[in-house]
Amino acid sequence: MLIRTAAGWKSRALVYNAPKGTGMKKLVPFGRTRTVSKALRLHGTIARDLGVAITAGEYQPGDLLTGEIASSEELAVSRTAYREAVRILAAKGLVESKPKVGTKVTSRDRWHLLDPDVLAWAFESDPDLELLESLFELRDIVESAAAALAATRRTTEQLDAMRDAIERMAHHTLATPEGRQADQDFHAALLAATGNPYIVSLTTGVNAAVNTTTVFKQRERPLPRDPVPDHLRVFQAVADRDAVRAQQEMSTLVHLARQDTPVPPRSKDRRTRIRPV
Amino acid sequence: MLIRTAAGWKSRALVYNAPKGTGMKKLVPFGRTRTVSKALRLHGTIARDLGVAITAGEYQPGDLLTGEIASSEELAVSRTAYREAVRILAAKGLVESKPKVGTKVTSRDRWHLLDPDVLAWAFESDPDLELLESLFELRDIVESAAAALAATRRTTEQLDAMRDAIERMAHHTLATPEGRQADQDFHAALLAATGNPYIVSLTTGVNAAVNTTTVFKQRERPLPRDPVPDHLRVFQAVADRDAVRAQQEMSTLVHLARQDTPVPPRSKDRRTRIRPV
DNA sequence: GCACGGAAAAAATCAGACAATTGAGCCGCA
DNA sequence: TGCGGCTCAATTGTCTGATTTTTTCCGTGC
Repeated sequence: MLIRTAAGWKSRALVYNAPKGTGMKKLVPFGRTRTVSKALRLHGTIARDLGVAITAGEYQPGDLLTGEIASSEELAVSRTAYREAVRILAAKGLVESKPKVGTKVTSRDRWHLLDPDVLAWAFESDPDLELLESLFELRDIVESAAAALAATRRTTEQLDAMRDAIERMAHHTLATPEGRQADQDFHAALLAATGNPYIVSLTTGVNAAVNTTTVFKQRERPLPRDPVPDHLRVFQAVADRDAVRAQQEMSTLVHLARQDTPVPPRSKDRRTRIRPV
Repeated sequence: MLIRTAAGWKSRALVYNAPKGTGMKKLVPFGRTRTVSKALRLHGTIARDLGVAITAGEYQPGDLLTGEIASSEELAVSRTAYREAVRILAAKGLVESKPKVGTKVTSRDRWHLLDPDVLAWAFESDPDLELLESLFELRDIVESAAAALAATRRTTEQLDAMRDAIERMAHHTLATPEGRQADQDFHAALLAATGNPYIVSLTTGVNAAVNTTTVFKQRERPLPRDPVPDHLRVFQAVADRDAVRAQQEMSTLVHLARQDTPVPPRSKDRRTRIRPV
C-alpha cells in the first residue's frame, strides 16, 4: 500500500488474501488471528490496521491515501471491503474522503480520541507517555467525580454489586483474568450508580484502554501492590454516602493505578505537570 | 422500511431515489437538503436517518432490522449504500450485525454516546430532559476541571485568544452567528490551554451538541441574560492563575447556561426497556 | 445426553460498470 | 489584468448481481 506524504511516497506491504487455486497460504499480517475473541471481518481488520497505522503516526495528518482501486488491489481485497473500512475510519473522524481529491488523514483535533476503538488503536503499538498521562488525568477528573455522585445516589443493590466485586477481586488476584474482570465490575457498578449514561459510556471505554495497557505490568513485575484496601476505602465512603471522601479516595486510587502502570519504553520529554486538586 | 420488534412489525416509509426517466421528483425525507453545509452522501444520510430513529427510541435495543436486500429495496437504494450506512452505525456501537442472524440494535450501554454524531442524532428530534441533565452534569465536571488546569498551564497566547473571543462575543451578541462562534472560540481556547487532547476532544463534541439545543432558546425568548460578565470572571481567574477560582467560576457558568436552556416540551415514551444483562 | 455433520439464512465479499462530485485549467469578456 | 463561467478528468460514490463465509438450527448416530 502506498501513501503519498508531503515528502514523497511511503510503502506498506499487506496482503489479506491469496488467489484461489494456488497453494499459497493466506497471509494475515496484523490481526485476524490475533483477535481470537471477536473474529473481525475483513473490513474490520483493514480498518483496524489502518487505524493503528494512523494513530501511530505512520500516516501523518494531511497525507493522502492511495486511491480505492489501487489500495484494494494492493491489499488483495475487493473495493467494497476497502471502502467499508474507510467508512469506519471516517465515522471515527480519522479520515475524510471527497471525490476528485481522495481520502486524506484529518488533523488530530478532529479524531474521536475517546472512541473505544480509536483508544485501543492508539495504545496498541507503543503508548505515548504524554497521551497516557492525559488519559489518566481525564480518568482522575471524571471517575472521582463519579464516585462523589455515586455516593449520593447509589442504591443498596448497586452497593451489593460493588461489594461482591471487591470480594471476587480479593479472592482471585489481579494476576488472573477473573480478578481483572472483578476489578472492571467494581468500576462498572460504581459508574452505574451515578445514573449518568454519559459518564458510564466515557469511563468504561477509557478504563478498557487503560487496562489493556496495564496487562503489561503483570508481566514485568509481580503484583506491585494489593489493590483491595484502596478499593475498600472507596467502597466504604460510597456506603457511608460521604461524597467528599468518596471523591478523594477514588482520586488516590486512580493515582496509585497510574503509578503501577509502567512507563512506556521510549519517552523523550518527561516534564512533570501540576495536577488538579 | 420494516423492522421487527418484539411485538410485531413497525413500518417506516422512506424513499431516497426515484427510478430514472420517470417524472418523479426525488423524495428527500429527512436530510440531504436540510444539511446544506456538509452535503452528506447517500450512505451518510441513511446512517443519519437510521441513527436518529434509533436514538429516538423508534427502534428498541434488541430489535432486528430487516435484511439488507429488503431494506435497500424499501429505501430504493443499492445494497452497497445501505451496507455502508450500517457500517457507520456499527462503528458507533449502535448496531451489530452477524451472518445468519441479521443486524440488531445493541443495548444502549454499548452505544458510543459521546460520539459527536450520536450526540447530534440524540438531540435532533426532541431532547430527553434526563439526557440533557446528564450531559450538563458531565459538562460541569469536565469543563470546570479543565478551567482549573487551564489556569495553571495557559500561555499568554492562549490568554490573548480567550480575551479576543470575549471581546467579539461582547460586540456581536449571542443572537448572531458571529457571537455564538466567539462563544465557541472562547471555550475552545480554554480547552486548548489544558494541553490535554482528550479533554479537548470530549468537550468540543459535548458543547457542540449543547449549543445546537441552545439555538432554540434564542428563538423563543430574547437574550435571557448577558453572558459576558460570567465569561469575564472565568477569564480573570485563568489570567490570575487561580485554579480554584477558575473552577468555581466555570461551574457557575455551566449552571447558568443550563438554566438558560429551555426544558424540552414533551418527553414522550422514549423510555428504554430494561433488558437482561 | 453429546459430538458430529448437513442445511439454510443472512451477512460478507467479490467483480465490473456507470454516475456524481469537484478541483484545475482553459477561454472569453469586460 | 482580472474575473466569471465552461469543460475536462480524476476520484469517490452508487449500482447490479453473483459467489463465498459465517453462523444457527436441526437431525443423526453413537
